[in-house]
Amino acid sequence: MQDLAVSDIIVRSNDEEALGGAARVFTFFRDKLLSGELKAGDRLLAERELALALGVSRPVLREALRSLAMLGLLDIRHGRGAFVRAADASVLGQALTLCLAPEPNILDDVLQARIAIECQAIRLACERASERDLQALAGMLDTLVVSLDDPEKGGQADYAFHLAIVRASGSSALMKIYEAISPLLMRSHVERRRDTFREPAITSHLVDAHRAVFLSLVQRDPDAAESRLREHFKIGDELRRKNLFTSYQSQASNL
Amino acid sequence: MQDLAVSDIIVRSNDEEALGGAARVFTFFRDKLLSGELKAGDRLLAERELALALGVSRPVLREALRSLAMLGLLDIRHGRGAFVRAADASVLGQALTLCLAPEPNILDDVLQARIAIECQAIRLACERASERDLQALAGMLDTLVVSLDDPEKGGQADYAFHLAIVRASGSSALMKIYEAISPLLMRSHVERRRDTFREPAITSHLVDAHRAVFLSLVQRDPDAAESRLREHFKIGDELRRKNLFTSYQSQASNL
DNA sequence: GTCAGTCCGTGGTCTGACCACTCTAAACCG
DNA sequence: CGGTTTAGAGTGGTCAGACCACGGACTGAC
Repeated sequence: MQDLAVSDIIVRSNDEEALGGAARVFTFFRDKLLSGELKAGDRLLAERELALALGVSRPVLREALRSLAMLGLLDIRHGRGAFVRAADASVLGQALTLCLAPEPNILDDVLQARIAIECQAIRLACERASERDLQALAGMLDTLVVSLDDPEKGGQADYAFHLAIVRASGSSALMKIYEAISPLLMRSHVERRRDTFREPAITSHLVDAHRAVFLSLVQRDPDAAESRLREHFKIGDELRRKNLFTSYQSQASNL
Repeated sequence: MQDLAVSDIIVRSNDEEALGGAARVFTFFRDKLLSGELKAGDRLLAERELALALGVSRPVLREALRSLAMLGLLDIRHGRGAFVRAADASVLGQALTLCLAPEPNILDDVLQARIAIECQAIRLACERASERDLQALAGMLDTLVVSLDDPEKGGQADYAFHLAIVRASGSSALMKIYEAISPLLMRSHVERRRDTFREPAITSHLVDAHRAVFLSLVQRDPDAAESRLREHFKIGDELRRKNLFTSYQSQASNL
């Protein structure tokens, strides 16, 4: 072991003591991130310098930096350096996926979370939505109508519309959580769309329901908006079940 | 609790290519976790053996394992080994905190998320709550009443009651998200309680509101339950603001 | 002025060694 | 024989130094 600077010893003893080296460095940077002392875009010192400054070896420092990178907090680029990254909901989504992995019925469950977020979001949106938000929603409604016959585009337009509602709520917490659960929803969303886009009952409901929700939002009526949104989810669910049933039936008759 | 066989590992040579070594090992284990091939309590091979089996050096392997440990997926214990850990919502909470750190008004924002989750949860609970769930809630209601004059216990009882509602929804996704945001709420919750527990208007509202919510739940009336819950949040918020106002007023008169 | 090649700073990886902790089982003592 | 102590093996924790691979900047030639 090389010479140990006295200052290093003092700093260490005042720090958390029970934590391992890597964990100590990890929390060190995490706290800098939380306190805003490190902002997105900042560049960290070189690994060799950091290791020296923090009084740990390079492998230990790397374990900490790698952990931060895996959490999406750092962007480490070969030959360039380590950069602080803007907070990203994708990590949240991954964490949620990991947490929910062992549970059964996740899909239906996550759908419940989606309904929860959206219903609260639209209430807030009724209070807070700006003219621009409403115009954006109107545009998405149009996109949704013209892309009814394309499962891919239609699904995206549908998602964009609902996402815009959450955005119009002006609540970043709702937004982040919604983004976090979105990837889990996506998988089934497009599939369902592909199964149902030829059913007139479903496509007509789709347009009517979204339009009704939008109108309530324009009228800034939270109760109406929420109940129409709930209606939309409920009917959509029923139609999908019905469609699933008939498709199974036709499969059975083909045997 | 069983060791991971080396044969389980060898297969992966044509895997993802662009990823760095540590990232590759990381996703390797993450996928094993997601697929259920690795369950909570399983013990990993020793680092030296794993490194050999995966074809990477020990430092690289350690970067990956440390990352998994930081995510709460692994429990690495000095002198004993690395064990797979049960999914934990605390990581979700940390990730959320990190994501929301740069945002202003997080507290109010997270409260909106809380309302969202609970309102949906109580609707589901009206459908799904078991007799046991209801009895548990009844018990918590009693605890809440008898601990009105203790900010600490009262706050805990309050939280326990609301958590029990979410649990009664039977949705693990709602539950996880609720647990994730709870720590962010806790901070303000106890403080508020300390400021307001001597106000008769507030404490009486507290009991009435919780009881009303509970009764609607017993009657399995989703609309009533949700609206009473919203009422509870709304009035609680107003009372706190009012109390905050008068306390500022009295401070001013003391100057 | 543009392009190419070189050089330097950076992260990426490896090796081999040693330390610290935990458990176990053998050795020891009563 | 039974309980205690101790030595060993196996594990993670840390370290130092070296080398490779990538990216950008500088410099030289054209």
